[in-house]
Amino acid sequence: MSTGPTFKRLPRAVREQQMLDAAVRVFSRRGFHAASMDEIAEDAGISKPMVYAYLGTKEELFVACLHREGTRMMQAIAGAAAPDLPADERLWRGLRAFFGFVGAHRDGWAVLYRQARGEQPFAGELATMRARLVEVVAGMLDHALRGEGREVAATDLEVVAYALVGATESLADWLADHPEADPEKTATRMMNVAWLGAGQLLHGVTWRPPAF
Amino acid sequence: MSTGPTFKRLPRAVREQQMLDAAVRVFSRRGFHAASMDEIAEDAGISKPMVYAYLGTKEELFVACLHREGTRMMQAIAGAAAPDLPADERLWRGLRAFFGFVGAHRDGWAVLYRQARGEQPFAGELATMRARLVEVVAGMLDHALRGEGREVAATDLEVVAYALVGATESLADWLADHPEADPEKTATRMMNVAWLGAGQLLHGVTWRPPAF
DNA sequence: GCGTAACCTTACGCACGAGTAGGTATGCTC
DNA sequence: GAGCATACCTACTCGTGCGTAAGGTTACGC
Repeated sequence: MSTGPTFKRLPRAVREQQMLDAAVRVFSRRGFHAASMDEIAEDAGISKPMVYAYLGTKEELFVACLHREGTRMMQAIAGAAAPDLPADERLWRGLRAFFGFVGAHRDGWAVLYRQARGEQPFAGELATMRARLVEVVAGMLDHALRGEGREVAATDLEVVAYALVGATESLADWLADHPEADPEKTATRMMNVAWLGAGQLLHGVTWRPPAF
Repeated sequence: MSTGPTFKRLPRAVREQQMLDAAVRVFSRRGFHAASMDEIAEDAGISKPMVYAYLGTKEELFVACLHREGTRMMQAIAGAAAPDLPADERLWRGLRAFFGFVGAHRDGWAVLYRQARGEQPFAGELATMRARLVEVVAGMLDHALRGEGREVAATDLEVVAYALVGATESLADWLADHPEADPEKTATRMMNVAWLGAGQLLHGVTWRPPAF
């Protein structure tokens, strides 16, 4: 056979990656429940029992996708936002890396966040990742605040960080739905909202509800 | 039968509300797929065919829940944020109404947002509601900007509004997960982030990426 | 008191898709 | 080139849960 049409035997590690690629594609376009293992297998160019043999049940497969995509994303962010930079520089680089990642892996983002958020077994998994991110952002805020000689209750920091992360995720959704949009520009916009808002808080400016 | 224990025949309108109540409860604690029509029927104290007769298929039932809860929420917000108030007052009242609503209907919120976001058939429905909200927020920003004699591209406004709405939803999630948290205080925190950040933008202060 | 229309039930059909049993081919080692 | 492990397949089982057919029962008009 002259050009051996590639659908020969492959080592396990390679097939596993192909399967994960297919799974991410299918999960993101169908949703967890509507996706069938048959379709994933077909998309990966393999038969169903192989998927079970390598990646386990449907839930385990989904978690595997979640982990791979999540780890890639975290690495992209961590690699960009070195901890010894000043706060605004760090935030900016982190945001840019994040939106760059989402822009480049729109379907990965879809499977990672939109699906996992609602489904009971995965919501916890996701919450853990988000919590790590919130922790980092809160740490940055705290660091910057102490640099200004100010101090704020941990809960307040956490909630503000939570809002910032939420806004960022929301813009990521927006980005995923607008293929023509520019990740870099989106990051700049987010930076504006985050840094100016947070910056005011850092300088002790706060808004208070009107007395009555 | 001395005290006829209430589980007699009831007019359609009443039963429909009972069913919707039950559906919201079950959907929110199980998720859309894991929820079974049998369980919803049982929870409503009725048999399954009645649910089908009144509210239609499972998807239609879910959409009905979505609509009822969504409408209630929109009315709560619209009723609080009168359009003739100044922008910050309006934003504050809207936020307070929103977080108050979420605090009072934590399971309704769960069914409304967390579930619908991921599931393909409902994501569109939800996106429509969110779009309306974004439109309103963007309108407020635009109004305030023009009051300052400034003008900003529609896309920029939309994206900022999107971020604000995302941050708010995120805090609502946080609130739903923290039963001891105070809606009013959460609203204040959100107002801080939103108003101070947006306020800066209104005054023409922007952040720019470092040149290199 | 009797029809009729709405309310409500039990009991089932049926499709779909997760997961598996058991068998075949291929390459690698000695 | 015998043996063995690993890659890979076709073809099934079987539970689950949506949606329904066909039949009871209560209220209300006349």
